[in-house]
Amino acid sequence: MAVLKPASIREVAARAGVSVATVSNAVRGRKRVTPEVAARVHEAVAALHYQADRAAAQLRSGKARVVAILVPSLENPFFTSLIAILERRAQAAGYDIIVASAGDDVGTERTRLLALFSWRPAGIVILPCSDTFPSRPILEAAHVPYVVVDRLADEPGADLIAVDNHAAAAAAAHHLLALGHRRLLVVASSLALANIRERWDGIRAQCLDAGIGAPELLEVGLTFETVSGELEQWLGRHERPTAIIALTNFTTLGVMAALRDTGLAVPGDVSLVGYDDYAWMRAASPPITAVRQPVELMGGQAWSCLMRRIEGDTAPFQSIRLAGELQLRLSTAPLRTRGNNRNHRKKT
Amino acid sequence: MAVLKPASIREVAARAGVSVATVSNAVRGRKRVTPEVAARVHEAVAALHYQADRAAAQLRSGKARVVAILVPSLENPFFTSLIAILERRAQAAGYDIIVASAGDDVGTERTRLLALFSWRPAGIVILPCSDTFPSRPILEAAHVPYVVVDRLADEPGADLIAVDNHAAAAAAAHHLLALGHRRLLVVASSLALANIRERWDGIRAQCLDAGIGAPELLEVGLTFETVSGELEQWLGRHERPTAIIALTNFTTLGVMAALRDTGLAVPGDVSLVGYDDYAWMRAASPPITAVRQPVELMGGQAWSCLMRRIEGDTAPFQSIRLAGELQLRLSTAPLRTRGNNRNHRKKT
DNA sequence: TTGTACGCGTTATCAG
DNA sequence: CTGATAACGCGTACAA
Repeated sequence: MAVLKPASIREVAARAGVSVATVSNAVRGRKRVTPEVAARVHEAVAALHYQADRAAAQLRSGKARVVAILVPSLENPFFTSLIAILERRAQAAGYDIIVASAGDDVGTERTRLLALFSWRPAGIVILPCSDTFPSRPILEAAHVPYVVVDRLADEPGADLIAVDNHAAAAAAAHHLLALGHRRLLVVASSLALANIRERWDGIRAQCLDAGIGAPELLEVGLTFETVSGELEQWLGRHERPTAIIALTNFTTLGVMAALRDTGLAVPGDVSLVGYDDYAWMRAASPPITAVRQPVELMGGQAWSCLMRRIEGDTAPFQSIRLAGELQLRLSTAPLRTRGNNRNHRKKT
Repeated sequence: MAVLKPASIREVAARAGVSVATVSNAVRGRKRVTPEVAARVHEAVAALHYQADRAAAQLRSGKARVVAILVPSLENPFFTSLIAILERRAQAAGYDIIVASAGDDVGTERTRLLALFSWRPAGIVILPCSDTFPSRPILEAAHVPYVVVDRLADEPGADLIAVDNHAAAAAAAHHLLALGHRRLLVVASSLALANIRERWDGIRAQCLDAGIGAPELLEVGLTFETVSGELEQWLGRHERPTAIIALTNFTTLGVMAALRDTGLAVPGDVSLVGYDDYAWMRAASPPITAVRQPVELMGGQAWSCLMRRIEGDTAPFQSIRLAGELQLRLSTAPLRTRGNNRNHRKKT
C-alpha cells in the first residue's frame, strides 16, 4: 500500500528544466512567468500529477487552509446541517474542514480542542457543549481566530452567531395564546444551556404578559430515548395541558411519541409546536408547526465572520442574533371549547 | 489576530536545557530518557504549552494521522451518522478526519478527491456518488489505502463494506407477503445506484418466488421534496397498492407525506415499510416498520479495515456484506379482507 | 528566473 | 544506554 511517493516540486522542476522557484511561481500564479516556460511547467505538472504537499506549504508559509469545526455531537441533525453549510463555504474558499465531536462532554471538548490546535488551523468554529464554556480560556490563549455558534448567551471575547431564541420562542407562545390556549407545557432538554433558557424565558414572558402566569416546565435531558417516558409520567401526574411547546428537535420527537402512546390526538386534544424544522416534521401526520432556525444563514454568517477575522479584520467582536421563523402547519389548532376538534386551516 | 506563534520544539529544548532530539524523544516516548531529564522536558512543555506542529511532523515522518472522508452529501442522516461513527473511531486512534461532500455530483466528487490528496492522508473512506464510480482510477493511481462504503455492488481493487441489500429488502417483501399483501409498490430513489438496484432485485425475486409477478416500481429521485408529488400523481393513475416499500429514508418521508395528503390510512389502507431507521420513524404515528441498516457496524468495519491497510496489511481485498434487520412496528398490518383494519400487534 | 535559506519536527548517526 | 548533532522532508519567499 501507498508505496509510490507523489511527485515533488523538484521532480517537476527537473522535467520542465526550470528551478523549483519557477515551478512554485507558475503553479500558484503569484509571479509573472513567461508563457513558454509556464507551458513547460504545466506539462510537467500534468504528466507527474504534481500537487503541492499542504503540510510543506503550510509549514513554510505559516498559512493553513484548514478550519476546524468542533460540535457537541454528530448525531444531532442541527449540528450536521450546520457542518454541511460550512463545508460548502469552505470548499468554495479553498479551505478544508476538520470535524471533531465533543460527544456532549466538556472534558472531551477540551481534549479535542487542544488536539485540533496541533493543526495550526486558520480558524475555528465552535459550538460549545455547555454555556459554562470551559474551553474559552484555551481558545483565548491560542490566539486563533474563532467564532462561537449557537448555545451561548454572549461571548465578549469573540464573535457569536446565534438565533434570537427569546423572540422565536415567544412567537410560538404567542401563536398558541392567540389560538386560545391557556394551559401550556414547555418541554425542554436542559435549562443548563443558555439557548434553551432563552427560549423558555421568551415563552414565559409571553405568558406573563398575557396574564396567565408561567407555563408548566418539564426538563427531559438531551437524548430522544428518555423524553418520551418522562413526559408520559408527567402527563399521568398533572392536569393535561392543551398545548405543548418542545424546545429542541429531539424533544419534539419525544413529545410526538409520548402523545401517540398516551392516545392524545394532535391537535384535537393537544396542540404541538416543535423546534427546528426538518423534513420529518413536514411528513408527519399531522405536519408539525415548528420554530425554524435559520441554519443556512447561521452557517453562512459564521463562515463570513471567521474569514474576515482570518484576513485580519480587527473590528470589535459582534454578537449576531438571527431571527427564527414560526412555520405554521397542522399540529396547532384553536382551543376547542366544546366538542369541536376540527381544523380547517390550509396546510403549508 | 493570531499574532502569538506557538512554542517550537527549540524553545522547549532551550528551556529544558536539552537538545531538540531529546525533547522529541521524551514527548513521544520512542526512546528511553532519564526520569530527571524527562521531568525537565515535561515541565517546559507544560509551561510553554508546546505541541508538535502536525505539518512539520507529517512532513518529516511521512506519516499523516489524518483520514479523509468523502460522502455524496452531508444533508443525508445516513451519511452523517456514518461520519459520527468514523469520527469516534478516529479520535480513539489518534487520527483526525477531514470531511468533504461531493454534493451528489460526480464532477465535484472528482475535484474534491483530488484536493484531498494534497493532504497526503493516511487513508480515505469514500461513499461514491454513483456506481459508475469515475473516481476509482484516481484513487487507484494515488496508491492511498482506501475503503469503499455502501452504494457499490463490487469493487475488485479495494475493500468494500456494504449492506446485504438484496436480503434485507427481501425480508421486507417477505414480511408483507406473509401478511397477505399481493399488490406491492416499491418507491425507489434511483435505480442508477447499485445498492438501490440490489434492494429492488431482492423484493422482485421474493415476489416472483411467491408467484405474484414483479411488483410495481416508481423512481422518484434523490430529494424528499420531489417524492411526495410524484407519488400522489402515480396513485391517481394506478390501482391502489395494499403495501408500499420505500427504499431510502428520504423516499420513506415522501411516501408518508403523500399517503397523508391522499387521505390513505397507514396501515388501514396501505401498509408501509420504510428504509433506514431513525428516531422519527419511532416517533411517527403509526411508528414505521423499517429496514434498519447496521450503520454502527458498517462504520466500525470500515475503520478497522482501513487501519489494517494503513498498517500495511496486504491480504486480498474483501467485500463485506452486513445484514440489515427488519424492525417491526405498526405501519404494516395483515391485508384486510373485509372492513377489518384493526391492528393488534404489540408495538416494539 | 534562479539559488537557497528557512520553517519545524524526526530520525539516523555519533559521542560520551 | 543516554543525549547531542545534523541531515532531511518539501514548498515558499527573498535576495541576487
